[in-house]
Amino acid sequence: MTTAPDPRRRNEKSHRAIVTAALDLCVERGYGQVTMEAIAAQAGVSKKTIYRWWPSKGAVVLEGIAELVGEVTPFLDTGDIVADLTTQLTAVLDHMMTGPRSAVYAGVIAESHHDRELVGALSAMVGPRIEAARERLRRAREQGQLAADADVDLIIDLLYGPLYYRLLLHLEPYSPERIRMVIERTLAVFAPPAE
Amino acid sequence: MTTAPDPRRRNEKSHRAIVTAALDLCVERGYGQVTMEAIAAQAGVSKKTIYRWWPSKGAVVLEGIAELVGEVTPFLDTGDIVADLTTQLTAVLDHMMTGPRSAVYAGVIAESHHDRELVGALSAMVGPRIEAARERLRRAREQGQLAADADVDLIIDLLYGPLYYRLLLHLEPYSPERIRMVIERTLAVFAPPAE
DNA sequence: AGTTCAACGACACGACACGTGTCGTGTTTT
DNA sequence: AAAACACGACACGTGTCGTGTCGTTGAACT
Repeated sequence: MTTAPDPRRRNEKSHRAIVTAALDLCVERGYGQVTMEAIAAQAGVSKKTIYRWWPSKGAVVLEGIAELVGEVTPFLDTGDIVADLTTQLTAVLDHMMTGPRSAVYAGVIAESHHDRELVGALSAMVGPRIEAARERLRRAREQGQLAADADVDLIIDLLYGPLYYRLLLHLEPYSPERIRMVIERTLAVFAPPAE
Repeated sequence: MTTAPDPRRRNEKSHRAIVTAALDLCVERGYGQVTMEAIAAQAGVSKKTIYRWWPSKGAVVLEGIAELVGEVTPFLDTGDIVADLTTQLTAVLDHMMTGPRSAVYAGVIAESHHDRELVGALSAMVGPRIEAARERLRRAREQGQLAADADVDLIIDLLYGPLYYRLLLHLEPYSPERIRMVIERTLAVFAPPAE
């Protein structure tokens, strides 16, 4: 039962340095090779300081990820569900599944299967985004852009599933054209009946 | 450059004990908490013996997984593509994504993002199965059960993507009814044009 | 402006798992 | 019968873990 530290007295400079160092090291040598010692060294910080504020390595990296995720475009509502999904999924693809950062994101998801605490943190991050997608799709359904009986959760699985599947099984990520095709094809199944 | 050991002289009893112990420990405490020391202890075997035959912890567990995977029904061809896909995907779901074993499989996929060797081993396991699915779908297309321009690879992504997505992101796995719905809906997109 | 007090960096510690090496024993091949 | 080799037991050095101690520093209250 270590008493909780006082957030007001937290050194923001160290805070930033730690998160940045963690992310940089992940990109540089891969998540699995990153150690707390290395993060502390690179950030010019004592290990003790890291453990004071985060429970595990995964938690540190997750905070970095959360910032990256924050850059992802929030769900738009231009009235055109296909266009909005394309915008969103393309952004997700660009920010999380392409380039060196993809390894970082994949690494955290991976680590969550070893680290019980990370499961919660990850869910807290992913959950609201799924909810946002659900929301947006429901609205589209109400506006008649999808069939009245369209299964919103199923649509989400069909759209996001392949993205994560390819990321986590080391398959080539989708190109922007391909992601458009997935959206187009998937939504076609749930299109409203032609009159 | 350690010289390769002679497989003919391998102690099959130890071999079995090691793989079994590795799998049991994975189920019991989760992949991340399993150590080579623990496997050796539980199997009643020297660490040296494990390292003689496997390069890493992941490789040991992977052999166990490969056995479990071997139990999965190979792709049938009854002439009905929907029925065959249902059989196959349900088997995959049952064997790999449900019950305590799911954590083992997820753990190995996870670890592959930390362990370069595991990527190859995993690909060697998954690759042929993807190829089999591709093969089967191509045949269905030739037989007119799918549209002539159906994108076989895309179909595979749409079918397997959601399964892995839910497994790896800690979401509830599909029920058999739900997996049937995925198949039905996905194939509907690529149905041959009505005449 | 002065006092207080917790966060900080530096450093040391024991515990544990890693991968390797050595050695004597027992079994299998030749 | 002899040689070759896998085996279990055990020890080693290394690296990382998470924690503990201690003196210093700097922000928050009086």
